[in-house]
Amino acid sequence: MARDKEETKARILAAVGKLLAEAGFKGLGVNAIAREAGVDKVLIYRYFEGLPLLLQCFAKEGDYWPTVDELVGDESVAKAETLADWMAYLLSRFSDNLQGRPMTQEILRWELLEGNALTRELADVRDKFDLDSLKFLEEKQSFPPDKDIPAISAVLVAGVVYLMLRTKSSSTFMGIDFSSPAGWQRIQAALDSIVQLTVDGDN
Amino acid sequence: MARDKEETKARILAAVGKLLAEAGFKGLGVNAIAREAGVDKVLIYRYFEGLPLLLQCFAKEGDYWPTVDELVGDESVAKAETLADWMAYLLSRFSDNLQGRPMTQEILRWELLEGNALTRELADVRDKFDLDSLKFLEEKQSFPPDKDIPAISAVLVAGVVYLMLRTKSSSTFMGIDFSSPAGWQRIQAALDSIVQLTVDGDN
DNA sequence: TATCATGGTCACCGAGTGGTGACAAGCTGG
DNA sequence: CCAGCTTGTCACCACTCGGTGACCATGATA
Repeated sequence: MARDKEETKARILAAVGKLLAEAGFKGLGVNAIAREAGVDKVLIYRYFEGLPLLLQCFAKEGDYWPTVDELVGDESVAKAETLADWMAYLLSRFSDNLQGRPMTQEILRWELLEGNALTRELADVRDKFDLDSLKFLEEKQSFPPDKDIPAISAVLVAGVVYLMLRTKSSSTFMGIDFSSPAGWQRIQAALDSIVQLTVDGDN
Repeated sequence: MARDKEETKARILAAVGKLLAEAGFKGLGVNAIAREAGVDKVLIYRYFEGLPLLLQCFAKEGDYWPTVDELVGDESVAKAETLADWMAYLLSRFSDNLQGRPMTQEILRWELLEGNALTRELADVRDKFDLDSLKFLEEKQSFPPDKDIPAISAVLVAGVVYLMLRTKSSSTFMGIDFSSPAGWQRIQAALDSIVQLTVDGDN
């Protein structure tokens, strides 16, 4: 072949990404990766010392999570004032962002059913993002002491993630049809009203 | 062996259940099932015509979802009055019920990443349960026209399910520790307040 | 030109998978 | 008693998996 170690390593890493995005983490093995990369699998062992370290290397390379800043974008555009406004805004942006990251979705699926060393590492990154988001919110407006904002956020984020993962394979949930944008708009509206009524209320 | 066809079939089905509950659907193959059942795998083909039909048969046999009635239990005990009360009550019972059904959790995981024929069939049953729950609620009190109760329910149920599945492997989410009951209590409280403020409010 | 590390190819191993054909053990009816 | 059916056992197939050792090809260096 090209006799270029770095390029070969890059091709292997790229193959991991492609397979992960297209076929999911199932069947993500040495053979499949080598086949996809057009490379002999022995090179995987030579350059990465096996699959676990290859995946770890892959995990460190890509950015599978947005930063909070990236999510918020231009703050002046957000025109959010209250804490509820900011939460709704963040949730909405988070949802949109996740929708455009098939690989991240795949990783989320992965985390859900494998206590892998890789997934644990990725989960740490994700956890930091979650906490950053909460910190960002609290800086905007300190949390009301009578409400458990982290718990509320956890439920809503979890809901968004589950719906996202689920509706990829089966398009209906609780009688809502997610094959058309209308379904997601209903969810979006529900999230908005939940956040507004739950976070902004004064009881 | 015992030379009893029905008993053998029962043992095979039982093995499926045991493997599914203990090891998950990964590695749920003909060989593993036969090994677990202490039966030659050829009998699986003879009696069930292969793995897909075996799983389908398994799916039809067990009750992996509670009925709404089962979930509600003795209605007089519930002392729920408003629609919000009923929703919170159902959510709470749903959460508890799901926690005690490892096999159902496994099926939920399965649905999440395999467009299997089996999972699709199971998903139908689940969908019917969801709709039944909504119908039950609507009979208690018709939905306020200005709120999308199904969408709100979808988000909350999805959140519960995701947290349930996720915290089996990694015990922390959004800074909340789910290894102790305290974490779940926070979620429970968050659900209650969300439902009360979102559903019962009058705007 | 001869040496030698580097990058790449190929053949192979053991184990495990889904799937099948041939055959033995046991019961039932004639 | 024997024929025939059912139930169960065993050996085998082709295939894929992760993993390894031996070898070839190239290019730089002495």
